[in-house]
Amino acid sequence: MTREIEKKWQKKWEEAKLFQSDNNEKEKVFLTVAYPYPSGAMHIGHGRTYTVPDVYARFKRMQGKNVLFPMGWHVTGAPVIGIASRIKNKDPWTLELYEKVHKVPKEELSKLKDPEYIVKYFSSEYHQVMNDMGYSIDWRREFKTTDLSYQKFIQWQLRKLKEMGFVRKGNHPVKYCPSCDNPVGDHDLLEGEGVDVNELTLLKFEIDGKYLVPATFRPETIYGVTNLWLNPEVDYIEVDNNGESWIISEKSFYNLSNQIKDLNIVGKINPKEFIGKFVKNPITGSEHPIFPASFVDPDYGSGVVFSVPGHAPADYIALKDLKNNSDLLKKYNLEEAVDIKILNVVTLKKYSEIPARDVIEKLKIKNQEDPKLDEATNELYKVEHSKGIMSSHIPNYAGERVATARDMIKSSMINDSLADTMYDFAEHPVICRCGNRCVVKIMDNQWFLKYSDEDWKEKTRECLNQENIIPNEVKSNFEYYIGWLNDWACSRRIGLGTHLPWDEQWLIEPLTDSTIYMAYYSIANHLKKIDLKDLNDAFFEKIFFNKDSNDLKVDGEIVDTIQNEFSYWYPLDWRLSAKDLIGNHLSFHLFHHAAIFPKENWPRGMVVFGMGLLEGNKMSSSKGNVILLSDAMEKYGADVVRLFLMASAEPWQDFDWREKEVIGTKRRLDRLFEFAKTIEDIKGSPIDLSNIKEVKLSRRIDLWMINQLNIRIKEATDALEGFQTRKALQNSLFLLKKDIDHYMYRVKHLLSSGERDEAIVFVLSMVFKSWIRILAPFIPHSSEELWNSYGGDGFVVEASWPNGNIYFSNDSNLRDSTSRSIEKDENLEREIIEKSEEMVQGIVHDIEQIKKIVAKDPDKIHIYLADDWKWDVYKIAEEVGKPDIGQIMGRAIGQNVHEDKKEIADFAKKIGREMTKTRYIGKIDEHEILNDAKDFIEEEVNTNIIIHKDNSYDPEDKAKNAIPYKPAIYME
RNA sequence: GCGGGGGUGCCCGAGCUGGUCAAAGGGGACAGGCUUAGGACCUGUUGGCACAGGCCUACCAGGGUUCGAAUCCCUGCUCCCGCACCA
Repeated sequence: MTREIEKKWQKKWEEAKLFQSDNNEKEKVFLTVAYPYPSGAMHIGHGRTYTVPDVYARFKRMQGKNVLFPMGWHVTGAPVIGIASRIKNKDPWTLELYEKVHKVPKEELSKLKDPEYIVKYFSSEYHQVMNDMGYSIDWRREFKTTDLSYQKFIQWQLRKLKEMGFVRKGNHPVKYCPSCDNPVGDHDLLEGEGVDVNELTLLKFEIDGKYLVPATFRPETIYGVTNLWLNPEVDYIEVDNNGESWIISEKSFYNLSNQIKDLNIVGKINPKEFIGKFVKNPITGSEHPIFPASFVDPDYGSGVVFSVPGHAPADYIALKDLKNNSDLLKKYNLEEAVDIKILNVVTLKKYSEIPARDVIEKLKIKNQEDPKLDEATNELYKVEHSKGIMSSHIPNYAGERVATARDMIKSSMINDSLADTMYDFAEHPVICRCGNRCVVKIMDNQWFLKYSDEDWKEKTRECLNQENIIPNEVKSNFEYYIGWLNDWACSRRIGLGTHLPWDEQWLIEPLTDSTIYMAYYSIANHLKKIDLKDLNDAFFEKIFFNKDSNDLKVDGEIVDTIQNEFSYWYPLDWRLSAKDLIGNHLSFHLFHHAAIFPKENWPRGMVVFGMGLLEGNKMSSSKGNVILLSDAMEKYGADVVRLFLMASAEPWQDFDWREKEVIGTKRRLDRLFEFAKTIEDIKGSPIDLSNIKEVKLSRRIDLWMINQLNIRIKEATDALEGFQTRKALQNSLFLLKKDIDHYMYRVKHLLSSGERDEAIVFVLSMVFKSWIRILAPFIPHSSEELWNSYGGDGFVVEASWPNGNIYFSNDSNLRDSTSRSIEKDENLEREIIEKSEEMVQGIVHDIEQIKKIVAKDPDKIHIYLADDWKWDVYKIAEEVGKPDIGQIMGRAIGQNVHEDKKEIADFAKKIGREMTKTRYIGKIDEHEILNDAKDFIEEEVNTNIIIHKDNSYDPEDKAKNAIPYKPAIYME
């Protein structure tokens, strides 16, 4: 197999328009895979993602289905904007990434400074690579999410949702760069990647008509405040917050001013003047002194901290340090004030009244500078949050769980204007690529999709429940996410995309514009021919809901054609996507379908993918740890890459690209070609797959081979129905190959005669003809080449999928030849054929083993078969169903199967043990079976064998050892 | 923390509607064949002990259900993944 041959077939498929699917009278299968965001080159991880649907599509086509497998490009969103600007600014890391990892040619590289060009460049590269991989895509339906007709579709979708009341307006915090004047994503950051935005509560402590506003995660500890901390070495300011006077650190203003409208600086404040003064607790009304502390970070929160030494290890140790610092105490005249009582708020099992002290002592923390202080804080925070109970002396909240009390206290304080909310990064600093510090900005007038809406959630759950989810385990994941999803900010300031139709300053966010695009595929080819201005809401309502309207601009006949096409393909049968998208993309997909479409058009199934590893390590483009799909194909060819990706793991498992195993895969593929030559050698003339000469089969081993073929076909078919590509290949390639090897081994003594054995030629030809077809979805190019070379009819792509009933349901051949001993039941026939071969193999194996043990070559080998009464006992044992020897014996004696009770007892013991290891299928003609294979057995053990019908010659009394399916052996 | 999924032989990995499981398949290792040699390919071995087709120990650890458990139940230990404005 060469790339040229692969290209040859790709071209022929295209010319024959094999993958262009239109509605017709056939049963349809519509499957989509997440359309790619083309911001880089396609690597082997992507290869797996897109090969799975292709394999399934090809499989279903061979089963006679009309399959639609389309592809589009999800180019909306912000990442390419960042990439483009980095290329423009000649950011060395980005340039190297695109040159070395994505292998963009030099002359193209500089053009990538245009985000539109990036998506254009990579989507056409994707297109090319997908063709090279042999994907059976209907390219007439290709589109980009920035296409104007797609934008019309998305605007219709959003208007529809708004009409249904699923859209609202609100505020939302985002990572933001004040210098770029834009929200920033993780990929836009120099520092602080993955840092969370936390919500903090600002608590207002009054002093002289102004407020100190410490920020906290734990508003419930307001009951345990003993003092406030200010950093005397830091600049503080007074700001006016809509009439209220707040004192905050100067540095925190940078962040806070992005969150509070009209926050104005009034003037500077000297923190030293506040040390030693008292503030008023907004809840308890107590007076708390203000103490100096160097640990207070002016960048974090508001630069003011309140102190809860009972429950915050940092506060506890800071207070202790202060008490020991007589210079400082003297300087601020705090000797008296520092003598405060530590308060308890939360009760915890296994902890004292002052849990902060317990933790400090447990970890042996000496002072504020101790690095273990963070660990102490985290530990106590977690324990109190999950296990803590508000102590009995806390008014209103006594006995309440901390987690609950926290929310209650917070909202009640905010209600009473005693508190406010702010956001800050969990870690500092967060630096934009432009070099400036980022802040958390509250975007107002943001638009939300109300995923919190209970009715909507309920409908979505209903949608989920009627779907096939593969693998089934992730269904509970979906249930969780549907419950957990909150309102989603669906509009953006930056990126490529569609404008919100009713508020043009916003772009529709890319997770929102990719929820029902499968519906778009079904009509995409038609829309290309329609005038944009005619794509109004009336049009989409007609197409998707068959709703007539006077506003329809498109010609009625054309509309009907499109409408028919949509109703033919919808609902979507399968949606494939990666498992990290369950929480957003895939859940949104459910939400939107549930909201917009009637039940009969809800999606039918989802398949969720695992990740890709490269030699055991996580694949990552940005770290350069990838192999490009084009390179892999160059080296091994598309079929080998496909075969490896499909064989090494099931789609939902993580797969590992290991060079050594890829090479092994290549060898296996080569053997398929060698197999054809083997058949021709035996046949002595070329194979003609459309003209296989039928032969009546009488040897059991020939039937066995056909039976195995049937088994493998059935297993592979079942596996493919459930997207188990690995299991399918395990059967259709590896295990079938093993069976063929076994068969060849079994018949080799028949071939040595030099005379052509027509039965063998027939069996092998049948195997070959099926084999090519069941592998065709995986290795379409090789299969096509073989099919074509050996006289197959038409394209193998269009050949029928083998049904796994060869010679068993339609043909009388088998029954004629074996009717002497075999009942009519078809399954039984199969079982007997399998059992026969097992017996033959068992005999050979046992003889070999005994020979080894005895260490001498016998002249003759006698084989004795189980007496009829033993079969009777076996049958009784089977009826008893468990190795209850007493019962088996009792019944056997009761039925008087044999006169010698001692022998029955011995045998019952034996069969009790044996029956758990053997499959009982009733009495079979052992003599005939062994006779059929006599020449093989003799050749194998290199000794003459005598199969006895009666036991008249039995000098060493071995015949008694015979068990059904397991004859006794005597070596003479 | 919340939620989900795992722990199988040297490694990866099937099995997990209980018995045909010393446990598929691949990789590796070892031995043999082929070959001028290497590679490739083919065959065999790859838990221990037996030496008339057998026995013992084994599927994270401990306990339970059962005539019988890698498979079912409980407990513990441990690993991985997702948690939002990002595709």
